[in-house]
Amino acid sequence: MDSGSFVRVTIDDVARAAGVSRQTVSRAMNGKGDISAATRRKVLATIEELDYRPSAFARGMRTQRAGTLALVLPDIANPFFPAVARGVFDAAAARGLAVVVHNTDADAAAEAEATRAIVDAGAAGAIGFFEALDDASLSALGRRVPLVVADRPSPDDQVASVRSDFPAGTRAAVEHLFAAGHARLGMLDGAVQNKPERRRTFLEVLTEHGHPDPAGHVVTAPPTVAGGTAGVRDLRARHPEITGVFAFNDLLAIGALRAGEGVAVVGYDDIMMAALLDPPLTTVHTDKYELGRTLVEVLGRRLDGHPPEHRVLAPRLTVR
Amino acid sequence: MDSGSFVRVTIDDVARAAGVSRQTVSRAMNGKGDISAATRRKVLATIEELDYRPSAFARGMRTQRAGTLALVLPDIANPFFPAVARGVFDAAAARGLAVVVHNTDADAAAEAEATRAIVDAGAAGAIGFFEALDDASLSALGRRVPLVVADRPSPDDQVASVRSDFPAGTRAAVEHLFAAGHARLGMLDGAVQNKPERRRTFLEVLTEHGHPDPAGHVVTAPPTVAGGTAGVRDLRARHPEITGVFAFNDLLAIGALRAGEGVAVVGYDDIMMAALLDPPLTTVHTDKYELGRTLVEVLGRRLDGHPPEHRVLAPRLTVR
DNA sequence: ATGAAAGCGCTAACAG
DNA sequence: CTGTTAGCGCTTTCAT
Repeated sequence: MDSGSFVRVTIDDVARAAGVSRQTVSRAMNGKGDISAATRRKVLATIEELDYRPSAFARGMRTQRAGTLALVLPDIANPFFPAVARGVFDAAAARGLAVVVHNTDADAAAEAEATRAIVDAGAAGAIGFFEALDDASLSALGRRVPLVVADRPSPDDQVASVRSDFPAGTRAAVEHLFAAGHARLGMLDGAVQNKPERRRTFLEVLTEHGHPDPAGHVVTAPPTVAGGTAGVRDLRARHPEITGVFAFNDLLAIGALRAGEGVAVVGYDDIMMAALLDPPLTTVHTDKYELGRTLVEVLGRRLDGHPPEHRVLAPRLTVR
Repeated sequence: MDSGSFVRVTIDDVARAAGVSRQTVSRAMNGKGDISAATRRKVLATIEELDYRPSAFARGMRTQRAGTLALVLPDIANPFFPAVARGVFDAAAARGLAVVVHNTDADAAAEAEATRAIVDAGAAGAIGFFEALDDASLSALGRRVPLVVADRPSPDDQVASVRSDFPAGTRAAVEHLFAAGHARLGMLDGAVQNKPERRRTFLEVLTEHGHPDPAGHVVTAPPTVAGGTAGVRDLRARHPEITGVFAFNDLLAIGALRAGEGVAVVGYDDIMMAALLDPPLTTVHTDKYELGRTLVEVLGRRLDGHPPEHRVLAPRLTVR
């Protein structure tokens, strides 16, 4: 068996073998329309027997929709995203959806190209970490495909969203530094687009504590280890009195720690590495797997005909 | 523009607008068959003008092949794979292929299901880190879809392969430990299938050095940080004289380091974390991005009609 | 060099 | 409850 060239088993073969029309076969396998239980059983048995697999192309041609979910993200090699992706994969598999990944480097042109590819492929739905694309384009995508945006406001009332509560996470981190006795703080902000919440909340909390010149205590750097090292030195050069630093993400935090400035650092994300460093990193934990899982859940409910939802996941400070 | 419900631009619309038949449009956009340069130019201009995008479904229905590449891997959250995946994504995008990721947890049933999904989807090609699937099934997949296996021997003369030279990497690591004065070594082997080379080479090198009871100095543990901690304690309980440990991968190595046994440890893979630990981890570096890129390159040559190739990438010991 | 005809495998709409 | 009819949009013959 399974030798030589392959001949496809079609819905007509099943219909013939089961002694019914192909429409009945279609109904039996898709569970649509009314069929007698006996007929359905017989058809399903025949499908099994012939090892029939419906053609995704033919089906897509009729329905204009593939059994595919698109996942748009900036960089799978950035330690934040693999955990999210895992949650997406697991939840998608549970719904029988395959996942097409589009890596964009947070580049506007790449994100736009991804939206084009998603529409062309007739994806059943899309989940996206869009960092550079404008709301209008996102909205346009949402009109063509059920869409859930991650960690970004929905561009209109048709697009669902799931986000982590950055203000809450940031507030917990900064208050923790104050509570630990650090009276003068700095922040390493990530040089990324569309992520203003952490910086904004940092400034707010500093103002509440009567900290002098909050805005002057923020430096922006690429969200990498090297960026963190350079950034913290810059910060301390300008404000030697700083003893506590809040970083936009863990990579920046790790870089800051490695700079040898002796300051206390709190990171954001809780990537795997954070717990394994010596000393380990205190950071704001976001449940990345849960984020991925929730994104698919929200998309799934949309596919099932429910209106767009907007979920907010609560981060939690992990003191190490 | 772009408001209201969407009407698809078809090949017939282009044909009509350009004043040619639809075959001519097909020929112009696919570069197949003979067309006068003037006609082609005109058709291409019309395509541009109408923003025509061929239907992937209709095309797939005729050709039984999608513009999609399947990537099968055990766990995207395992730090080894995101870097490989990035290489795959970049190289695939350069060839205009979308990537569908199948996460298997190295489970035989999941790997088999992935092969089914790949065939059903009519993927243009497949790249796989198959850990549990038998050669016969792999061979069957290779008969249906151009296939490249990663870090595993090709099951037959139709399946291409790309692998890292594990024996060379292992030898470098173990010789390094001996050269550093460690006369008694242990190994933390990963409890995974189909990856015997590292253990085998470890045993070989110990034998060459006249080390007593090589096989007795290997313990097997889950390839995780926790596995490494437990494994190294087990190793030292049985052989307190061990001062150097070779680990199947970096996660095991990190776990071994954290056990506080004070032994020298060499890891394998050089995941991002390895360089950031304090002290940093000496490990066998494999270029994961390059592996991903090469997998696509080898697949691409296969798609272009070349015979299956077998590439071996050289790892290199990174002393830290 | 171009066009006409045929059909890939499926499901929505309509009969019965 | 089940069958018939009619395409979805494209590429592959085969003519011309």
